[in-house]
Amino acid sequence: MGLELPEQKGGLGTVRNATLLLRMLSGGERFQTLSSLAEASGLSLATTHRVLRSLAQADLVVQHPQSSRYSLGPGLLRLSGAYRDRLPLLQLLAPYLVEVRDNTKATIEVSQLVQGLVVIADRVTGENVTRVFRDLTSFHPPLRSAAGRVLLGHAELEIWSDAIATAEAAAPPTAADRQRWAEAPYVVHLLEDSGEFQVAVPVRDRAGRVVAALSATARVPFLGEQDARMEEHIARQLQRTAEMVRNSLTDE
Amino acid sequence: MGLELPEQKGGLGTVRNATLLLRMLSGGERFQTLSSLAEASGLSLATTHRVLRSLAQADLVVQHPQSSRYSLGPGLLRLSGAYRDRLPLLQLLAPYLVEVRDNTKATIEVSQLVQGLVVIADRVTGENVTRVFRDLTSFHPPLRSAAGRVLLGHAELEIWSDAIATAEAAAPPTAADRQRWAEAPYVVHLLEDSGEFQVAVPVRDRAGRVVAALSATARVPFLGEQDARMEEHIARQLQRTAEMVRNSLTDE
DNA sequence: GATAAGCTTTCCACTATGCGAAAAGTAAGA
DNA sequence: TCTTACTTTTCGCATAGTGGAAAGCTTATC
Repeated sequence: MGLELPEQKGGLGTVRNATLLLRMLSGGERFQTLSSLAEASGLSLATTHRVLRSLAQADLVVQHPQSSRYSLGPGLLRLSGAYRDRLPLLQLLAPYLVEVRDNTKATIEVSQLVQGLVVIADRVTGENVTRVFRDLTSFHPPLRSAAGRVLLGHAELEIWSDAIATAEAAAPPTAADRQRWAEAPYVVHLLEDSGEFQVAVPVRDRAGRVVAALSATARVPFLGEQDARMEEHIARQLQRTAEMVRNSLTDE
Repeated sequence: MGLELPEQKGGLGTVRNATLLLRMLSGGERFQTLSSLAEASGLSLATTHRVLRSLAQADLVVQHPQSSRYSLGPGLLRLSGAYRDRLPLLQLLAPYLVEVRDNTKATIEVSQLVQGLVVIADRVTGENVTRVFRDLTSFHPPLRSAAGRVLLGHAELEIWSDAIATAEAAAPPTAADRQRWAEAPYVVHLLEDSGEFQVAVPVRDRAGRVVAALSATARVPFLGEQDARMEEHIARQLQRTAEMVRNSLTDE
């Protein structure tokens, strides 16, 4: 009886199996075999198969016709699209993002921390973006970007600790970093993949909580004094935008 | 025994309950009450509550702290982001979309048909997009756009019939429309909400199947001969891009 | 403070649903 | 064709999930 309580609090086991498999499919290769999913999840072959088949019927998972392997499915686009379309944060910010893009020529992103990852909820691609460096990715570890650092700096200590524990950084950030990111009006970071620099500011709601990061990503200009000027110019654009929506962002 | 087969083929009931509730949350208001979800789904209060609680633990659903109402959750962003990041269609098209945007000044979108709706999988916002008319929506009924018409025209008859049955159009499209959309090299449609026009072309894979629509949306220029010229110019850009990725799009 | 509305938790009986083990089926490669 | 690797199906069982009911809790409003 007492042993049942934790499991009751844990929710329905079948839903837990389903969400576990979805999470596993969201990491690793695009198509994964039934047997590898079963082994990694600890579920039996038959159970794994049943759950995947059920998810496939709802288009949250698809099965490759030839190889019979499984991957995430397009039904997720529809669900996440519905989520995005209803999010006041994005609705409020949307009209301004083009203007910021035009004023900065940079790619503008709205990011949130979801399960320890930075998820890009909206993006307006900037000018002068070359074909090679157009960033398509939808989420990344927080330490990889200025936006992630802003969000981490304002997150609860538990989330910070988790992120540090799972980070592959040779030099993990310190508590002083956290404080700095929390207090700085904006954060700048060089993106290793593209060599671009990113400026990020926190987006606060009416109660003062940081609910997102607003960032601008552009190519590195000439080295020199113009750097700091450009960064400040961009940061001011971002901050002004964040301020504009702040009073409209309630707890909802 | 024979009566059990359909239900076995139906997959796990609990997963079906969960995906049903997710689908219901993706329509209607952002936050919905437990009792209305229970009534509309036909599940009991207790069952509905248990499923929602389980989905909330996986961040696929969130509950409003004050009102206790439920809505879709940010975990969906992460899952759909993982889906998008692995989709060869988007990876192949991504480098070209900025160029098409720059050549046309229009907003470029990659769309797919998911459960009878047009879902926008990728978007590069164009120039001269005004604050008022920046389109944020992630999906819409197919008849509302040129991209939707392209996808409908190439879809199976069953999908076409479903779309016609659920359409609110005063004048539903005919079989001749379907044939026209299927055969035309490009489709043009005036978007009612924004008053913009959209040009869309099919994206085919190596086997010749239409797997997506590529579209450009811009403001209506002056009326006159320039219309057709502009439309053709845009369509050519789109077609060239679709051709570039075609041979790399296998069944996968 | 009282009330109303709605959610959350608890309990219980029931059963059908979900489980695992094993067999059968399928596709690809040698 | 045979073999291998993997998926899909079958079957018996027990437990996980269900519905119903009621009590308790929370929030908002008057």
